Amino acid sequence: MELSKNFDHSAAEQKWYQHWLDKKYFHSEPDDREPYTIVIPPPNVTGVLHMGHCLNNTIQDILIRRARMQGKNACWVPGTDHASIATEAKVVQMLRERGIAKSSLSREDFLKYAWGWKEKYGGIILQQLKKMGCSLDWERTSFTMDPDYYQSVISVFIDLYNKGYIYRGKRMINWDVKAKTALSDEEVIRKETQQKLYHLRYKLDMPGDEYIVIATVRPETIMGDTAICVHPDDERYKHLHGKFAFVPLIDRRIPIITDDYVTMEFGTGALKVTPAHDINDNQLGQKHNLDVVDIFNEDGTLNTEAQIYIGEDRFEARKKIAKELEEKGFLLKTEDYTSEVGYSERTDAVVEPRLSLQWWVDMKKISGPALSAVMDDDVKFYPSKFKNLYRHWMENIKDWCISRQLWWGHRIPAWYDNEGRFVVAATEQEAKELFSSQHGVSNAVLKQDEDCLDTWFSSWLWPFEVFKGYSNPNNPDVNYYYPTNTLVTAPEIIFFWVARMIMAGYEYKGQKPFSEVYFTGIVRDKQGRKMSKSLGNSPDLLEMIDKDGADAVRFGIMISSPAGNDLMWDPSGNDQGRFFINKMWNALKLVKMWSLRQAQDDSLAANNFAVEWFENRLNEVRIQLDEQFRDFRLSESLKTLYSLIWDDFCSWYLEWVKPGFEQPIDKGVYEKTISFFEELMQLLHPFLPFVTEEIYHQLKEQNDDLTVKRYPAVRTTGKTILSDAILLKEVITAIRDARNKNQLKPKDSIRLHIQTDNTDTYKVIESILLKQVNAESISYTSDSVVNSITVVVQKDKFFIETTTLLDTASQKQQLQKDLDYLKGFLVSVEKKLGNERFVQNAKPEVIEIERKKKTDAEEKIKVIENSLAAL
RNA sequence: GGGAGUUUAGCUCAGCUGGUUCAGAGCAUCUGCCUUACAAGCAGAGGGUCGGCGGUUCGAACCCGUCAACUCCCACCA
Repeated sequence: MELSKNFDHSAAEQKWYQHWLDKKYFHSEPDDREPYTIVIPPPNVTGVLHMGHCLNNTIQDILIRRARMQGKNACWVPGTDHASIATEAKVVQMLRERGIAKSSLSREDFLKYAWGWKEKYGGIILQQLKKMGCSLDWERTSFTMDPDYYQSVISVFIDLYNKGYIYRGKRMINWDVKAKTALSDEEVIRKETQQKLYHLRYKLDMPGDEYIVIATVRPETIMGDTAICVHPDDERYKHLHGKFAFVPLIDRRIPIITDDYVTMEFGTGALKVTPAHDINDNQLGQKHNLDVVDIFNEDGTLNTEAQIYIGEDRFEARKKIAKELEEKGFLLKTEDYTSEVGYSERTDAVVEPRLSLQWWVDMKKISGPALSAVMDDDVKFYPSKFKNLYRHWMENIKDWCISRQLWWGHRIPAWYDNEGRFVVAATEQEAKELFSSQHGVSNAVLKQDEDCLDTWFSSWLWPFEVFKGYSNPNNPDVNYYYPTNTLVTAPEIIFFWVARMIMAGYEYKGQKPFSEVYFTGIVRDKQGRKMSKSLGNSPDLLEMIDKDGADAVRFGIMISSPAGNDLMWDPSGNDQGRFFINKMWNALKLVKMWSLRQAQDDSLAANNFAVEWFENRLNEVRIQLDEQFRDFRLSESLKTLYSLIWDDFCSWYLEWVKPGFEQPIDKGVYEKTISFFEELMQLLHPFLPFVTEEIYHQLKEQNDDLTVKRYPAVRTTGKTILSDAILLKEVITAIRDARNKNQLKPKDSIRLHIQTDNTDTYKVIESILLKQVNAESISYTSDSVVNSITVVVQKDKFFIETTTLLDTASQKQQLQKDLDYLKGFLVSVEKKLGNERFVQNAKPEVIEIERKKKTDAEEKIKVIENSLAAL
């Protein structure tokens, strides 16, 4: 069958992915092989593939495919996360577009819509991963709200509650006024924001017309003020200690208190205290026993407590109240002021600190083993710089707010009676029984908590619950696959997810969830901006795969992906990938041409050197790849393979063994070449799975597939042949360069005379050399050859004899340049060796190297000087 | 405010234990080639004060100090 001119990526992708699936190559069952397990960081069910996923999953696929080809039992578990806030927001929006308000629906009806939505769109991202070639075990696909998974989340909640690690408490939380839910600290993004600092006069409750001036960025919260606070040592305000002032516009009488929390230098040194709407003020309020006046509704509008501007949005109210304060003479001045303001990660609404009753996990109770595991490298971080970050967070860990005022998610298993008493139980029946035993009320009317759990409260169980390690403890799967091997994830979620998985792993399995964590970089565009939907700088991955092929896209992202650093993604990487694929395809065409001809004899003799060299070179690279993989230097591995295939195999090896035009090739060389090509495809397969599988099958009739072909054992490498090959390449390049500089056309034939002590080596590589520099003959000489071009490589001299006219001037120039360089070099080496302290202190082998450098340089100088004299 | 990281060729980055001719690779640039696998290619070439300064050392891109620029994370200054 005739080979197509180019590699047809679309056909190959479809054909091979289906074939791999049909053969169940990606499916794993426990057996007696060593397992290698990765659990995917579950993307949001609402998600579509973006560049971050592309990077992340390509890396995982490379690791899992390599492990599979190393003969390990590789298992990569796919799945999705229910992503409570993000998904609920999408469903609410979808309903709104259909003219349905969430508030008009019952919880059950809303969840029906949500599940319907999930069924329809939830699998999209997994399908997209298939397009990328990801070798996931699809039979193991998990979802954080699968029935068993759901039950496990609930049980974990109950268990932690019973251990006293979960409590319910009224605290200041981060409130998202758009989503109308609490947020954990990690879900708040702080951004520098331009603000105004308003200086307001509060009239003092004293005879006369005295005022105290406070500074605030939130004039709309003055109706919630219950005190003014100054520093106890502040001389300006000493006379006001224990006095009272009136809140402007509403005339509430509030005390002036003192606390060293206040910074005297900031603003006016006087602070309005609003315990309901500021975390610090709240603490002050508790300390000083202040009233709490909450003036906001849950959507961020003002409520009746505010007395004025009722029903107005907080920012509208700010504008209006500022105006009114100004008109009534309370506003002394405003200053521009920049500070960090918290925004909701999901809705981008300005987060409102709000006092509310929420569920919390007491993190100090479970963080201990997780901290030491990472510090002791039991869980190893790559790159290790993230250890510090992790330690700092873990040592200062705060309690985790886990309740969310949402319907989509795991509903909190707490049950309340009318008086607000509650029990924690999985079902209503169990709750009733518990309630009767705890509160002595039988058959109480109980109502379940309306709220759901934070998404991460389910995904922190992921590494074992995908194997049903909690719902069905000690089942064969979890015993075999857990702890998993490698987690590949973005550093952004080190606290959200990685840290908590480690905690859950120790708490519920008594073991770490994974041995290594590889943090990928953040994908940025050429201008260094993070790729994001809102910026619109993230390319459409599927479109790219369609156009360039999955292999090219994988190449593009991996070639620019140093371990642990952010990567500037550039679409030209895809081009490089395409060119590379094309190169391999052409190499395939070349060897296929050979196969069409009848092989004549089976001696390897003529090409013995090339074959033996490449065998050793391959082996050398294999060892190198092992080292690179050990440190997750994957982009380096890809570069190594790129250069091995393009330079060593295509540019050198194939040229060396290539028969003359319409000449047959030795059978032995042909077979060796095919097997080298196969091995190259095998090494490259984890990176570019489709094209390598296709070429593997095109090379010859195969009974197996590359995807599951085991790597051969690493052999020992011959050093001599490797250095001989380096010499040969150097000689070829030098002679070609000389030809170029002397304007010899490629077709102009030359006669080559070699002057060397090392004739034996040259005899071996002679035939290759002859062919590669287009020489009609090679001979050995002990004298200079007149009227020739002289080239010096290492200690050997090459005289190029030609019928064309020679430009001796440029030759002289070139030789002179080399000579100058060498002389300079020699001086530096001699200086070094002349330095007594160097000779005394340096290691003997280093001194030996320097001595050799010196004699080599001297010899070479002599050779060049002779050549110059001969010209 | 605290912490981490980065700075090497025009661009993106390697350079692992201080010592091979160590100043590298890819891309881009330049020169010459439509050579019978490949012009998406082949054969070559040029290009850098390793952010600045100081120190340690026989020897520094690498270790130490310091300054500068950029990036990220954490933290309650209204």
